[in-house]
Amino acid sequence: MDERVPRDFETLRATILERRQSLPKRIAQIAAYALDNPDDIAFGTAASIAASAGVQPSTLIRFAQQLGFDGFTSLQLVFRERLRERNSSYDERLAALRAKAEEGAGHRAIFDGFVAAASTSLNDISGRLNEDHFEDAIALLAKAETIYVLAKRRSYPVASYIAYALGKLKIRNQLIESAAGLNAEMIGFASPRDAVIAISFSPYAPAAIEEARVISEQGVPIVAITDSSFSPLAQFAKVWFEVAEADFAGFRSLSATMALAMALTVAVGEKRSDSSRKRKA
Amino acid sequence: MDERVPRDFETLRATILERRQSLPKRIAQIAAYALDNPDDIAFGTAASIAASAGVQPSTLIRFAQQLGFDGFTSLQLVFRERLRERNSSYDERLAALRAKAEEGAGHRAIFDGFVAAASTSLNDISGRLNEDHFEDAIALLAKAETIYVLAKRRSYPVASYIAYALGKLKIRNQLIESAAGLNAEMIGFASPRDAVIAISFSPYAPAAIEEARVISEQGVPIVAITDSSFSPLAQFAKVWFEVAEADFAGFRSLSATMALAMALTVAVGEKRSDSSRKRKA
DNA sequence: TATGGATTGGAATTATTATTTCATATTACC
DNA sequence: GGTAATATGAAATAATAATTCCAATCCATA
Repeated sequence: MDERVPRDFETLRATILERRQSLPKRIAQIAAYALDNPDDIAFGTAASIAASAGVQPSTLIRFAQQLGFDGFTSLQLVFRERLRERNSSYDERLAALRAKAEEGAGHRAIFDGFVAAASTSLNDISGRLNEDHFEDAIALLAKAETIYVLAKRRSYPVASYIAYALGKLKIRNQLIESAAGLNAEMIGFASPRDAVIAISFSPYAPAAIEEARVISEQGVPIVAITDSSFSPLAQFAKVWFEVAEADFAGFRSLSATMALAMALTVAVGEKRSDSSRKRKA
Repeated sequence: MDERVPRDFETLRATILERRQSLPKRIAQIAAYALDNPDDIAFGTAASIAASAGVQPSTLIRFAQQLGFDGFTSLQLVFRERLRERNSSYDERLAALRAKAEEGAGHRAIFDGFVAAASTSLNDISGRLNEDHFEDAIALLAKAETIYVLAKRRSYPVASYIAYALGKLKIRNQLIESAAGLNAEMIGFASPRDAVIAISFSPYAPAAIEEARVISEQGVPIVAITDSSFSPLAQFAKVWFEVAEADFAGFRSLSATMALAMALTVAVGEKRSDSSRKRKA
């Protein structure tokens, strides 16, 4: 008997999808129902599930048996396990995954780790965002003529996404990145009527800090996204946000920073279109 | 009888904590267990839970009755409902937030929306990742001499983070981005001993697709991250991943793509150091 | 320290639920 | 179109689990 019983939901899902074609009508019907309503399978009784799926309880059991389980009960365990997994707190999972990855537990653990790190970061920031700072930052950026976006190295992807989004929203912006070393000149054009979004995390890229210093001395207001109040960026900034990103395998997640950056960008876009509408009226 | 039965987990929890003092010893024991191990209550049988908590099944029922339920079964429903809520909530919340933001419900809603979109995407991908494809992609990339990273526009931030991480891991890589229009030359150097990570989502940037086509015709294997099997990228790729990112306010999250990209990168780094260690031994 | 009330343990009972069985229907193949 | 194999429905049965009940124990109070 080659019949290997799926022990986790993903394997089960894959097995079902694979055999989909070769299943008899009623069995296929319940297979579809199972993938669409996994929660119902986890909690329902054989009778209730069968009724919801429009089949007989016995069909449900045959379905389980075809998959190699010895009955509905063992099939149900897989669906229950799935719910447990999902709900176990992300922090715990992250710790476990880090340990797993340390001892070389395969590549899947690495993937799970990055997902968990991202989720943890998002969880964290959603409770932490200071709404007043957020409004201040939006106000400040909304009235800028040009928004300069400043970030190096690890933070650079965020800056490039901000620049992309600002462009889409038709907000004049300038990404300070030039590989050709023209940053000094670029910065020179910035005036107090402009504004800067600066992003930097420990270890702070010296170039980013230096450029932030210069630009703030020109009187250009800075909105900073950084990781602590001790950050050198914080002292140059008019408004700053503290974002704690979880890391995995030495690389920090960017998900919380990205979410904040996008929210800022879109909110600024919205505020601008609001006020231009008012001006016309 | 003022006895109002708690219908949701939070009320239940509050009720238990409130009465904690006045509960008899064994009942208090199971009350503590219930709050510490809510999942066990949701999934277990009266007998198994009682055993884990070190009491008799009858005590468990008395506990339920003291809280106003008519038996263990009705108490258990509350614990089960809690698990369901948790899982379904992100999609629903996202829909609600979208509606809120539509009707102009302030900037906080925009932020929440982006966080929810990111969380949804992560949730989704963590269940969907095809492990075989993942391993194939890692194997393919690990043996490449140079890894080319190809992405335009919205996907570009991901590419730049990959390039950053590959650099940190001392893996030779080349970001195909050149604003100076030297892409054709850059691509020309790629050989079948190299590999490409290509990222593109609908609407696919024509330049990205075209470059992927050219480079695959040179026999360079491509690992693609895209959004559906109909993606033009998929046809050029040796291995491809489907990532469904939720969007908010017209901007899609990058969190799932980022997590996958980072996992790929780190896994490749790990595989390389493994095999070089073997070679030395 | 005796007494009544509350609490608890453990087994008996009842209810619920999964599984099996068998008759019937459907399908695929000759 | 007939026949065997397969699939399905429905009810009977077996298993499992919740609940109840009663005796034993504990605890507070007089």
